[in-house]
Amino acid sequence: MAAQLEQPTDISTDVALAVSTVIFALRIDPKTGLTTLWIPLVKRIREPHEGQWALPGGPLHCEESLADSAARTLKRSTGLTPKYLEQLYAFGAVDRSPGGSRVVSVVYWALVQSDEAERAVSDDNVEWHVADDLPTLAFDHNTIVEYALWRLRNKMEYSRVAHAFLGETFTLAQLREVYEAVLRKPVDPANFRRQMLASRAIVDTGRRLTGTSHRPPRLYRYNSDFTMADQGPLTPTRSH
Amino acid sequence: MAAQLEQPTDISTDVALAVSTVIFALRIDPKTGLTTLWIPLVKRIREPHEGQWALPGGPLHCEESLADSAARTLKRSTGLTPKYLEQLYAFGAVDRSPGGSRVVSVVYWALVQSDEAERAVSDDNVEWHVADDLPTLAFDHNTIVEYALWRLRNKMEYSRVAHAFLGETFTLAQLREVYEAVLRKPVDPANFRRQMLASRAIVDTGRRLTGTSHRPPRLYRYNSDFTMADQGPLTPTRSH
DNA sequence: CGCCTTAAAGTCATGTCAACCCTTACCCCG
DNA sequence: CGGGGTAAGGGTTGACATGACTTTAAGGCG
Repeated sequence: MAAQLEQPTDISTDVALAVSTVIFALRIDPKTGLTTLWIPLVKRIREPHEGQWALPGGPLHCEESLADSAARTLKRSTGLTPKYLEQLYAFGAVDRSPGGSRVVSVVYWALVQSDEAERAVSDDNVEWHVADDLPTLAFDHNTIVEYALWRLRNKMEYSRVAHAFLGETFTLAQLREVYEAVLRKPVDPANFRRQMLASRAIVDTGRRLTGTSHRPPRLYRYNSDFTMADQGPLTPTRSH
Repeated sequence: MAAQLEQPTDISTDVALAVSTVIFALRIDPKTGLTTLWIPLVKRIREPHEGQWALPGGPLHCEESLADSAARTLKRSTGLTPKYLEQLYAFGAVDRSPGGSRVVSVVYWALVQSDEAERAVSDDNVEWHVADDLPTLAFDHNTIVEYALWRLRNKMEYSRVAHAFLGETFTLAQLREVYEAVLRKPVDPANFRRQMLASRAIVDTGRRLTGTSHRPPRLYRYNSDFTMADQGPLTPTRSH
């Protein structure tokens, strides 16, 4: 027999089976000398895991897509509006939520800009934490964070994820700082410049950042007609 | 307020919201001169999309994990037992299933060996199709296939996915054939050998494949203490 | 035994990339 | 107004990866 694929008739929710979206939001703080990754956590105000910290999350509504749900939930619980949102993974172990209820969580991964982060959290139940040094979280959220960080660090080089952390325009030094925070190691400025320009991911605006106590760096912006897709492992850079 | 994260109380399935798993299974056929990728499709026997071809799939049961559900569903609808199973993506657009029902599908991506494939399909409603040339499928399954193939081809080089297609031991020529089928282009045997051996992903068994009409090739097997994780962009190959 | 086929190993040119040099530009401060 | 500090931004080198090609090994078969 063929599959009874996606037919609501025979899946009449015999037991509670819920779908929720969970958001792993990232922010970079350029203030502290060592740039580090920060993520917002929410304190649970009811069972299960009352009082423990958890990633922002909430139930999926019927009239919204997964991505919409993630954006809405993040906004509601932390006030943040992500600039970048991407699906990470669906977690669906049977026992990941205690108490016999079954929850499948689709985890999204969001990036927010530093300035945005300032005006967001105003609640005692929301707090920023350093991504690499978290307390024990509710549910399987520690596992989720671990996986998210691993993916982030592996994906860095062939995506423009880093750009989402910054504003419309930025200097190469700022962009490089983001890379260094994510990769947790210094990056050579000269080589970094070459790579970024060669990849055509960014474009010179012609303007410069003034007001510094040194030579004013150029301001760049994202290349609008540049998608991650043509950034495969084989970049045919036949530029001449 | 903090998120009402994953609490079954306030998500009491107001409207039908179901979770299903969908499997994109792949097989390589070494018979035909040009090795090609084949995937099993299932003909739908009821609405919606009755009579159309679709990827194998079915509702998630409450007492099974997502991966278990995918494996079980594939087995039930096609008879196949995958050697490799990995989550691909969760599809959750509001209108992806017609008729007002809301279905979130977690798509898994499975690889099966050629010999296994033989004894599987025995049903008129199950058929193997060439992955790059499919009919119009039910739901958004064409989109799913497109995405799956894109991911497969991009992931090839830094994962051992290809190995799953083959048996316990294999020759380099066999392994290369798999790569060529996936990448759709010829691969230089000599360079391929060098890469594979340098990556330490495979190990020489010491034995050779006899019975050929030419020089007997060495038999290799997977390197058990080799995970994709240490294959990151920074491979510290300080071997001396 | 010679011929065919394919495996397996070696050679060489080219490209890529990190590490490190350097010069240049600009602001600040005296 | 001129010197010093700082970072931009470009150049060079050497290690290493990669691609194209050549050479040798090993077996089957007529």
